[in-house]
Amino acid sequence: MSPKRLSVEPSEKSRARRDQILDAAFSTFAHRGFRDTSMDEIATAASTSKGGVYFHFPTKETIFRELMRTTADRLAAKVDRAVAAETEPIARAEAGIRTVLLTFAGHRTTARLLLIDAVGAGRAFQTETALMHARFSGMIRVYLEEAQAAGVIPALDAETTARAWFGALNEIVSRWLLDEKPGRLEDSYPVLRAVLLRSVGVSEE
Amino acid sequence: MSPKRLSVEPSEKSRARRDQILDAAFSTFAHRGFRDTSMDEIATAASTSKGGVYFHFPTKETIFRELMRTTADRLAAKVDRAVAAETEPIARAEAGIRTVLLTFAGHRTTARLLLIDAVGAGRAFQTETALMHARFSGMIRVYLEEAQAAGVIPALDAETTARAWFGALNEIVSRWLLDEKPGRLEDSYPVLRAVLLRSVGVSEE
DNA sequence: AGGATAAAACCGACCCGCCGGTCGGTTTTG
DNA sequence: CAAAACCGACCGGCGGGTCGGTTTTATCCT
Repeated sequence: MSPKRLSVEPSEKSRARRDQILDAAFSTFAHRGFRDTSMDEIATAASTSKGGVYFHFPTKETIFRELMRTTADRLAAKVDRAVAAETEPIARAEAGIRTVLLTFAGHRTTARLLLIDAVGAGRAFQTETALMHARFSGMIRVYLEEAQAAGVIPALDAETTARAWFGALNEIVSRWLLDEKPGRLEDSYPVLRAVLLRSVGVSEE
Repeated sequence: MSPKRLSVEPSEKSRARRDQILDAAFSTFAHRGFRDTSMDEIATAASTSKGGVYFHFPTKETIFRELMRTTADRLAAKVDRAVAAETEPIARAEAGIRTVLLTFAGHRTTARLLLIDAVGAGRAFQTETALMHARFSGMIRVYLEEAQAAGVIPALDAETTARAWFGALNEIVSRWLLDEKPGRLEDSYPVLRAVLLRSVGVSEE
């Protein structure tokens, strides 16, 4: 179990510090936005110094990019898992929507980072933001095409429809995020599900 | 027709300059975003100096707010007019969607300012952005409720549905805005219309 | 064990470009 | 000639990033 000595692997402790910084950056970004967060703030939140932060990360952008990537990855994986647990096409689509909504409902910071900060971070990130949106609506598109192939929904422009679904979901969550005294996001699920399913020709069960 | 002399009205010329600055700010904000636009840039684009700009506007935020307001007002009025021209509930909803899409298609800068920059401008504007979204989805909600009252669509949560519609529209336009070599936005109209109408139980004509 | 030593990790004062906003002065206008 | 409009040098704070130095950790030698 003893680690190899000669390699330059980041030594347990260093990794821990790195994660500590990442965590601090995550919550700071989510609370104050990318541009309004200073490196000093991140350093303080991570109980270290600016120099310490710059030892682990070359730039502020790098940190944000890594955060976006891993956060999106985690969510995508979670959705994929939830969808894989279902076999019936419509149930799969439902599982996807439900998982996103429930995850965001339980992790406001995640939602803020992905849906608000990513957009507000400036032109420098618009490519990755676009890619992220494309990624998620791409997932939806696949589910829709499956359902089409299975014949449970009629032929339609899956690409545009997927974007519309993603946009609808995005807006519902974003409004909830910015609401002063938000209700429970989960409560929107039944309505949203009904609207989205109807939009592809699936009426109430 | 000769103007009153004693009043402190802004004298033709001054108003022109003011508009000139507003125009310059509008296009600069739309091209580079609120935070990445400096007052010097605006001044230069308006063929004047920073001091000149500050003679007409107290702060940078003020300019942006006014731009957001008037732009949103113009669009809302245009939509209202288009909707008023129709009598049949479903045709009214269609007119609303079509107008927004066509307007944005013809004025990318308008779309950018309202849908991208407003969000990217930072926490300071999130209230007004939220208000703007609420305004437009509120309009949609009214149309939906009319249709409901007329009995052409079933009872449903108009508020949430309206948000979903707005989100879908928003996403479609936003993707188009950020696309490198975008197609024609108008082409998305038929699909989007079908999706949205189906989502409230109205099947193809 | 207990130096010796070098690399890793960390610190925070400092640098510097940027930019919103100011202000004293000049030009234009009515 | 006074008020309105305009100019642009300047101020001040902020914040990303740097850098010389200090502390901590891992490794090797005796």
